[in-house]
Amino acid sequence: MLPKLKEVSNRFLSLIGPGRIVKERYDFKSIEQKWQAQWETKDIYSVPDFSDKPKYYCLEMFPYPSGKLHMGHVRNYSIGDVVARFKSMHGYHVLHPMGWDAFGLPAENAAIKHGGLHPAEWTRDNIDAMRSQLKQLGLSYDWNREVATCHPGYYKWTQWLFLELYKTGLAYKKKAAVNWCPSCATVLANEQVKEGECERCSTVVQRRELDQWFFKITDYADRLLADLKKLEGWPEKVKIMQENWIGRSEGSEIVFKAETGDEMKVFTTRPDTIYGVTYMVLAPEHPLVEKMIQGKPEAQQVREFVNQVRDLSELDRTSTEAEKIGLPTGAYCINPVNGEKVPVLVGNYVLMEYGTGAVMGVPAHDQRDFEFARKYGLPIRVVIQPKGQELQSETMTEAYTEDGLMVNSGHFDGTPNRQGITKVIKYLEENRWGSGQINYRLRDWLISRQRYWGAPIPMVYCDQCGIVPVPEEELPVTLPLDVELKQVGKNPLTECEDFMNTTCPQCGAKARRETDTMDTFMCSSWYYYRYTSPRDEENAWGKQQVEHWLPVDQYIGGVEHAILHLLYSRFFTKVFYDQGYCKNEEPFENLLTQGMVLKDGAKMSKSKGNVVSPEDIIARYGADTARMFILFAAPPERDLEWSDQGVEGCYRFLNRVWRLVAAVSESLQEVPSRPEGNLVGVNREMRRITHYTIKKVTEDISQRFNFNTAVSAVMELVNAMYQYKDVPASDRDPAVMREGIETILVLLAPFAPHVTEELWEGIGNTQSVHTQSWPQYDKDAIVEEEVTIVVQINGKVRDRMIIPAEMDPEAMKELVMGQPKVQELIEGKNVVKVIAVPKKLVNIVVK
RNA sequence: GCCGAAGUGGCGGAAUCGGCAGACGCGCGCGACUCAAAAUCGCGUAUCUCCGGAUGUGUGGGUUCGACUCCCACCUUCGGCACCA
Repeated sequence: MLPKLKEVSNRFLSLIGPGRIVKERYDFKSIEQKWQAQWETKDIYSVPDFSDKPKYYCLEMFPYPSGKLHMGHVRNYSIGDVVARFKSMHGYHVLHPMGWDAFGLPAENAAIKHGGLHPAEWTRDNIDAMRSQLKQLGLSYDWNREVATCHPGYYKWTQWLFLELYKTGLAYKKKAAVNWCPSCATVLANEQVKEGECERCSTVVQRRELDQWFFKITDYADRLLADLKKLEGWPEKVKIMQENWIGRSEGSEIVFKAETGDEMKVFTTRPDTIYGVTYMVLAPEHPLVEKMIQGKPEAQQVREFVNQVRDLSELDRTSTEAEKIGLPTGAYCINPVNGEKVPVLVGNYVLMEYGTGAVMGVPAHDQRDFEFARKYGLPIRVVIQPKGQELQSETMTEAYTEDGLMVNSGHFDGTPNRQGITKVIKYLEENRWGSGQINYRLRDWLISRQRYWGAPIPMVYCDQCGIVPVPEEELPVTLPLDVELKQVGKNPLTECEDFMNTTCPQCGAKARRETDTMDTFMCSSWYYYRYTSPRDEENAWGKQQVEHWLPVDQYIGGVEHAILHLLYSRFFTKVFYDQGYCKNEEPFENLLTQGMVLKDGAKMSKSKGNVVSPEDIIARYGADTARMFILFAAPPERDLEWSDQGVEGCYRFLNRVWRLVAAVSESLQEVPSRPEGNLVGVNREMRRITHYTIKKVTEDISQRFNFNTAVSAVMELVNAMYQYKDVPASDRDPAVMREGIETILVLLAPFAPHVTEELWEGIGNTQSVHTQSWPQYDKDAIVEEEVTIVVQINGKVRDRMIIPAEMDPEAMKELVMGQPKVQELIEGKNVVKVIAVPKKLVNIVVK
């Protein structure tokens, strides 16, 4: 068979001169392979620790090595890559690293399910597979800085950080009712429970009393909240979510004396309603409950109720729908401000974890208390009266929660309740009955996990010395690899004698190791510090390196980490700051939360069968097309609807660029890329479009991350170049042509790194397109001499005119009013006003 | 229930500071090239129309010479939180 004509011509063209003239066909596969190999050999993306250039730390959330890249990753990393390349073309010293959040349940579950493959091997294989997929995307990572959290050289420092927190009293062990996921066979932090279900497997979470390790993130609640204000580069949405999660509320703590003589503390945001208290409710787990009911006829009933509630899942327990049930304990306590005896109840809706686990009941001014009081026939007393109204407790249909004047409140009567809040607090403090208090919804971070594939908690239990930290020089506490994973719910560390048995670092006696491992969120809360000195064996990170690079200038990732990872990382950074390990108080200066990648309006998932694999797309169209599409289809923070036809369109566009360059490449050799002298006509217009595009793309990327409009601007430039190419050669300026072509390639380089590099070489350049400086637009070139303005009458477009761009408003009015067509349109009408906006419009208001 | 975001052609989206609504791309239609098809290139493409225009950015009001953009009320969708005292 004869070779096809195209193949012949390709072969012929490529003989003319290596890298000098562009082949006819866009062969993405060989181009991408060629350049990936070259970039790797020349190590062009490796970054020294220090430089004279200004630094820029561009970071994307590192992935869990599941084994396969999904479109969400492609989106995340394509965005990051554009930012990193854009910044480095602007002369920044850019740190752009990648690594692996490599500890976690899937590895362990895979080992149990399929048998044979150890989590370490499974993880390693997955990392290898994903690394090669990332490389196929042509991302500009410095792979010399790669980290994996499951590597002993990394988790040594995770353990070291645990010890640091332990030293400062921020890591502690306590017995508490915790969230237990029966399917994952481990406890979970509050942040990992969504609507009462395990966020990873959606199993209903149970409550268990367990002795566990916590980090005192609550100590930092106020700073985590206050410093949100400093994060101007964060989306408002994420800041609000964190604010709500921290849940600060101001109020006061008030002590009620129980008849047993015990002090019962309550937290309230409404101390101004203290005189309206008609009962008290304790959480079923409240330590005073048992004492209250001693010897009371209610005792048996209350105990049964307490046991019932304790057995409920977190979901049932905290559901808003659940009926509010209260039981009298038979005991009473005294309201300190008026000496009144009020009954003490036990209620299922009172949570031991929030405030003091006791609530004062003010039914007249709290809707929930109101309903509760009506249900159980408890008295209602109005202590806040609205202006111009007289509330009667008997006739009220709902609680009055608005402002008013205090009544039935002793010497506070007549005080506006807002002022009353501070006055009552002062009064309580003077009498030592209570004090102003701030409460947070945020709870301490539970970091113990009853699973194998994680960083061991570096603690030892000694019968003599109690809990003893492993000395720093003995780190890492190595996770033993010779274990057998048989079933979920059995942590093999608890059966691994070699691991468990040790000696006490303090007294040398036989001792046991902690067998729980750390929450993987702990590993991922500091990895961006490690990137700055990834192979440092003496320290978690080099102080100089961290002071040079941190904070991260741009962080990019999914919004699903709005609370979890981002809050934990902020907490860690504040601890590091306090310990003098870094100078930044916040880890991430700017945050971009990218939207999801959808198909048919839904998140891609195996169960829905709507998954599009990046591998397939790369194989069919190449990485450049995949990247182009994902950046072009939607602005980054919005959800993106996958479209096969849209991908096709981007592929067509790159082909169009290819053909354009191929068609003119020969004529561009040895032509300067800066036109000389004064341009006129098509040449001036072509150059205007080129420079306008530079301006537009630069602003779209740097000011708003709108890659979609940046790409569309380049598309318009390409369209204009196609027109220009067909102008008779005698009227064309080859330098304008070359400048246009080079501009297209340079502006597109961060988006489609391979094809631009190939074409850049093809038009005779010897240096990589990726080491070029970002072009600057010429202010004079973008000036338009003439503009089309709109002529409006009463705001409706009636005509268009071409006028000199610099015409001032008065001249515009005069010109427009003098037009016969305008005169005709306004004939017989009264001109009230004429508005002229330079370069835009003239609006004539008539009656 | 509370907090937040979003609603624009057949579709993804654009309009950045209150000034031509629908850039760019997809899809569709027409034409050129071709024996033909694909690819490519070019043109057209919001709706209605009595061909003068009229209407149109979720709905209803308002501010303004002028509103996708600002204000008020509401509807829908999505996301977060949800007995937090």
